Amino acid sequence: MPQRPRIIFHIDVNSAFLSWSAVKMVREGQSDIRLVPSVVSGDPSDRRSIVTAASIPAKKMGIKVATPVTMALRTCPQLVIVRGDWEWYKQCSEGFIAICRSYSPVLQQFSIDECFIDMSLRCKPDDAVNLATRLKDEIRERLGFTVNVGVGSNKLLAKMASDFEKPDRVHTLWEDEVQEKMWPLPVRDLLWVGKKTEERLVAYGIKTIGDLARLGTGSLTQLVGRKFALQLHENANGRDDSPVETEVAEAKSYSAERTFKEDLVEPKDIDRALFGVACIVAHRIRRDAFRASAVSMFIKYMDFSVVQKQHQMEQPTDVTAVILNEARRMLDEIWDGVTPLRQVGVGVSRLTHESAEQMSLFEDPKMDYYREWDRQYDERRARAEDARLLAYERKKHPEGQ
DNA sequence: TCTGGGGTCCTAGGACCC
DNA sequence: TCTGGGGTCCTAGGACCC
Repeated sequence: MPQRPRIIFHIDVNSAFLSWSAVKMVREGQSDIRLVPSVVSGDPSDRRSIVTAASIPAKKMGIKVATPVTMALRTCPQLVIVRGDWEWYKQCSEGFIAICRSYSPVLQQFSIDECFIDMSLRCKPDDAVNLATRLKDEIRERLGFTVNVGVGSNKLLAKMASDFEKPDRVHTLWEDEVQEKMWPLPVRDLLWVGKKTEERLVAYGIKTIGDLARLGTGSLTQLVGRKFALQLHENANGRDDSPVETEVAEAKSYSAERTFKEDLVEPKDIDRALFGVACIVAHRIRRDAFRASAVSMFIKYMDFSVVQKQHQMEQPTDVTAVILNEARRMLDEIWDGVTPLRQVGVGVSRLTHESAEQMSLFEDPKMDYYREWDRQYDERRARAEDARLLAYERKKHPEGQ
């Protein structure tokens, strides 16, 4: 019996945050920011804000995601800047995922604005483009924003295809189209080839994905290591047998970081930031019923170099004070106390769902106090969250009670 | 112009054990 | 006393993704 061909769609929202803000603004009677140079970003008066999403006209002027807003404004003084609206983005994301899921339940959400669906049991290769077009049009008509759909025989090809010409397009990249459509592209366009790998490959004379595909894995191993070399070689040849994962993987780590408006050197300012990020991380693991056995601490200097330290604890914890104390201790070890810092961060990993912490014979007598403090903190946050959601809903349905 | 925040995975070296 | 190889764990750092 011949094997059924795999048919995978990759659906990618065009300039997601920007499109989503545009939909909302258009509904409120404002002009469509998708048609002019515009970006979504953090506070534009903060010189460290960067572009989170850019409209196609903005991209045409050379404004890319992650460029500093100050720089984008220099490139384009009439640039329209809007602030992000996470509640709204979450709703848009859920709406588009739900429509995709109605085409196939074998769905893997890849990020807030991208997903894969396995259509192998839902259509034949000949109908794939029609179905993909219907999906794209349905999202546009019902939700007001456009997507690209990439159609291919595996996830890699579908994802590469969705990145072809934008917006509002369907592209195919079947295995027999790899040479024609993928090999001429610059090697940087291949998934997993970032800036550093590109530099290494280009220095070796590998400029296109085709060059990479034809290179033996031996030489490639010299350049990028064995495991990565094998993967790149497969991918450059259009091969990828990874399945569409429908299970949502549990988090393996949590972290929070804070970049200062100006580099800081004053220990009490830095400690305040450290306290803030430790609260956030600890709150998140409690919210998700985790305990962490490892705490990590990282700092970033003015030159962007990062130093980090990690420590395994004897017992898993979700107590803010314990995490904060570990972080403070490690900060003392890695920071000289005089070099200005750009950023501090705290992370936790080695997560378990252990319900009860084993009581240590030598448990800190203050532990009950710490836990009570956390409980009150979580309660305050939950109240603040509820109030925010309520205000949001009221704004959405002002005629409501 | 001067670069956010939140993740995952891989590698390499050292410690330690058999 | 010196030598080896393999396995595992831990840590630091670096690459990539959105």
